[in-house]
Amino acid sequence: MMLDLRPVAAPHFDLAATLNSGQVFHWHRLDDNNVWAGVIGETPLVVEQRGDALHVTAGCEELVARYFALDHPLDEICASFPNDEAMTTARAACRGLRVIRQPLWECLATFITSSMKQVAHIRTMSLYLRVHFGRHVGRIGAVDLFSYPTSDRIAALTAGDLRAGGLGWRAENLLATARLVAEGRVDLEAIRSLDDAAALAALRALPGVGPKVANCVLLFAYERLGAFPIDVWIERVLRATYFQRKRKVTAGRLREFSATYFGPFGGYAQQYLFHHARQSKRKGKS
DNA sequence: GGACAGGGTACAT
DNA sequence: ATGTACCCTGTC
Repeated sequence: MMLDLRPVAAPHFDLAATLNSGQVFHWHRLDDNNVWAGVIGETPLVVEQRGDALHVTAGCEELVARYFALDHPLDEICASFPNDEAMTTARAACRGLRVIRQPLWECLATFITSSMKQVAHIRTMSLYLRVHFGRHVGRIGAVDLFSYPTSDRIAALTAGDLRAGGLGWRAENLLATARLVAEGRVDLEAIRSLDDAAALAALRALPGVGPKVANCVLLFAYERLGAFPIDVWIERVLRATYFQRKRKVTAGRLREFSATYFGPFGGYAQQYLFHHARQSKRKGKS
């Protein structure tokens, strides 16, 4: 396929690791692990990694650099991690993994649908919503690309429309939150100006948003790089690594520990531990 | 084929 | 601070 691609310098970046690390669920892998098609906001594009450079659809250079957070000081971030064995192993295994900058509503909505779901199914639901209620923004090769439906669009649907996409009980949560946003009762942009604690509280007030989802949104959309989402994978890692012989380690204790131990870029540390744990498990299986 | 667990949340105790 | 129901799908 003929594509007009332009280079973007991308040192310390691993495109495949980043797209496979459970942050986003709508990218399409093309020929191999280095070529992907997807949508950033409303813009369809192709991204190919060739060594220390990305080659992207012409005109999308700045958009890509911003989305993949190529400006994050990755050396400094990795150097800030604690130097224990688990962290050192994860850091080496996930070299080039970056925490990306997602559009607010898209990230919030996607993680509302993610609870108690495996990645494969989150992806199915995400694509369903895009295809049925989003906007067709382009076609690359054989892949049709759609933007994520706006809060207005989802607010106008019924729970049944959403359940048809396999959302189950998440449908009511997504719908209720979409309506709060669409009616202007919640201003996602305004949350940017709040400090971490206030932003967390504002997100948690939304239906379907508990501590885990709120922290994911803080980390992946609001660029709060210290936000530390605790899911079942991370919880296992934390207990097995840092609380081996302790008997009763409460959820509160884990939160308190993870908020301080991993430092100012705890969210990055979490992402590295998470991705490494999942990679190891998957390799161990096959 | 039927269990079963899977990247939580909300609500009750 | 812990226990439980909740909808649906891929997997064995």
